[in-house]
Amino acid sequence: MNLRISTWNINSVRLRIGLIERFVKDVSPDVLCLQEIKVDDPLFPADAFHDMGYKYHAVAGQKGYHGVAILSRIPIKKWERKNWCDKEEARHVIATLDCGPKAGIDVHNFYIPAGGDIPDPDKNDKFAHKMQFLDDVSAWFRNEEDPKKAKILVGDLNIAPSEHDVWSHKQLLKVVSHTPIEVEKLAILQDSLGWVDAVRHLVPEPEPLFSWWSYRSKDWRVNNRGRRLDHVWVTKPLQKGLKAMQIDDDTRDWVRPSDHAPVTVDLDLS
DNA sequence: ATGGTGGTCCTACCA
Repeated sequence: MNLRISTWNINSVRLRIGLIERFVKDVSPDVLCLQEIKVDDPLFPADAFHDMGYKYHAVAGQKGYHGVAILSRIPIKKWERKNWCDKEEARHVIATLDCGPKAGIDVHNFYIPAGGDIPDPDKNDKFAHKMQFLDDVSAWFRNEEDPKKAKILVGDLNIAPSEHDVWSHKQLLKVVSHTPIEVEKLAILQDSLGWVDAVRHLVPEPEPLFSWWSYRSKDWRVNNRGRRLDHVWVTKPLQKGLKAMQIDDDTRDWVRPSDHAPVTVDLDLS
């Protein structure tokens, strides 16, 4: 059995439901993970997703800000929303898919805090929050979760780890999303369960890969000042099944686009 | 060095 999973920071699910329909028509993922849905649970457009074939969903919504959702054509056995850093922010939802091994596959969908502008936790509460979030999630995976189980972690992690994940390593070293301390914290998170970066496993460096281009940059395709902020990771039991990945950056040129492009990975579960 | 754009929801705040 093949599993196609996509992750997309959609920046308002209600405003861009038409773009999602177009993407689903083209790519047809079995599981679609969204971030920044910017809507509370009662107003989530579940019917539209049902019409696209996603009969199962796990939604952690919030009014106006954040919000993550997992839409699935594969039955969801159970799901859960998790809050971090003693905040009620909707940044993490977990769904267990009824496929693959007997216990199923856990999908973790994250929207990690962006972290504000100044990369100093003493001067910037938002950056301190980002650091704490990464520490707490890393400790939780390390202490509570089993690296031998089949798991997928996706989302807008708001960190571009390598020099080939940004348009200019040198010019972004002091820019939040690519600072050494963030890259180190992301490495610790990756180490917590021995996560494999599925996208880089399939398309190794030095190939540049970006999934986000600022709304503020004109001629984004010409200047190509992108960053790879959106990620798909898998635990070791799923590594051998990694088949293909794609970043659909054509979506960045659609009318009223998200500033992020969807990242899709194909996994062979047989 | 600065400001550039876009979302929510109506006034700033967030990215």
